[in-house]
Amino acid sequence: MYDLLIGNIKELVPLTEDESKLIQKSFEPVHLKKKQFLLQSGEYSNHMRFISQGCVKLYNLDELGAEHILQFGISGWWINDLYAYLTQKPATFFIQAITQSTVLQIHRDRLNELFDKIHMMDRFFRIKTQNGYVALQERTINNMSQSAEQRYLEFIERYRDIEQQIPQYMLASYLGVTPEHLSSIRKNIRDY
Amino acid sequence: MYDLLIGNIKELVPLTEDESKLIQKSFEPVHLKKKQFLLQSGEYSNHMRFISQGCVKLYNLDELGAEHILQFGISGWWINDLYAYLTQKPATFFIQAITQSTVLQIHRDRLNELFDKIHMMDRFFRIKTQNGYVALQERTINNMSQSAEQRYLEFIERYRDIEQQIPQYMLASYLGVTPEHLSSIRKNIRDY
DNA sequence: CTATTTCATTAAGGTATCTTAAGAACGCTA
DNA sequence: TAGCGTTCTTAAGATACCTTAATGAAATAG
Repeated sequence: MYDLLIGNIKELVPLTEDESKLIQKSFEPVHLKKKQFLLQSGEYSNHMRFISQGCVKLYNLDELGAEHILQFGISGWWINDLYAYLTQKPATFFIQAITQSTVLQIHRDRLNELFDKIHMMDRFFRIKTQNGYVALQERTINNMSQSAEQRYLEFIERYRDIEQQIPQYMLASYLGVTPEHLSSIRKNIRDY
Repeated sequence: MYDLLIGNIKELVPLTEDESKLIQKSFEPVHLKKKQFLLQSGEYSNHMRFISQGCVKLYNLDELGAEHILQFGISGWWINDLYAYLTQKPATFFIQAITQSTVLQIHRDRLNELFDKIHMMDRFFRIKTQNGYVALQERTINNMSQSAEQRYLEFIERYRDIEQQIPQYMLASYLGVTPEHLSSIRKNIRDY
């Protein structure tokens, strides 16, 4: 269970055997049933979270109560309400399991200890966040310059593994369209 | 000129006098006239860039040649085609001065040297990128859940200093609407 | 195995935003 | 100060996407 985590870190930075063990000891596993919450709006997000197994969603609710999915997370991804984590303010997002999932999480205090003890942990999260930033930038550009149909086609090509774990209306929410509209987009594609 | 840069870093992490000097020596100033390019699509982005004075825009062109502004940068902000910088692939974005500007830039090789010499530089860019990520996430959510009018109102409230340095059609591009539509939004607001 | 909930589809009418085109205001520069 | 490029506005018609509502299919619970 921890191999995926340590492997994920070692992909980007070198770690000694001792460091790996120290990191491993700092994370605790959390098991989630389908639809169970890892974080709810209003709660404090005191952990960084790595998805070991399963599929979760990060979303918020607007004034009208409509759900907007900001991110999906599957095995090997990090997920959090980063703003709430960093500022220690109440979360504005929900993190909920879409399928039964296992998450490895580390408390902020433990992680900050790691940052001080292991220079490479600062670097790992720097690089990881940079990569996340770049991906989000690309999504922003795509949202600005592409039609819903183009965004849909790009998503299913790029994230086929995610598409297969989630219902279609959640994908619609992520893409920023109504389920009805996504359905009609798919119909158009079928009809060439 | 360098005070703003060093101050910007020291806001987030501590630096010794020696470290500050080393950092300062690693950056070089670039002066830009209005409309001059700091980076063009197809070029390599080998520098991290800090805006010391003025106002610049980061944008790309879609297949139809339409311009989409991803980010503005003013005095005290960092700006880059981060994907191109990190992957060392040709840039897909342009960075262009909106007003006469001064930029302090550091070559990737120098910056990587700093990362190895100064642990706090890794931390600084980790935190900086985390903050940028959070801001971009919020923008993404806003784009998904708010009308163009709401996004406009939020922008001018939050970034009054930027709004005053840029023409309205660039703000329209940033907000993801046509200049005509932004104009009509402003008219509606005027008429209450 | 049936009942119930969840999810996907279809269609009609409505709204936000775009496209195109034209003209007006502004600010440089000759 | 005249002229020219840049920016902003207005308006009409087009389009993408939404809302609502109803139906059917699939998954899940009892």
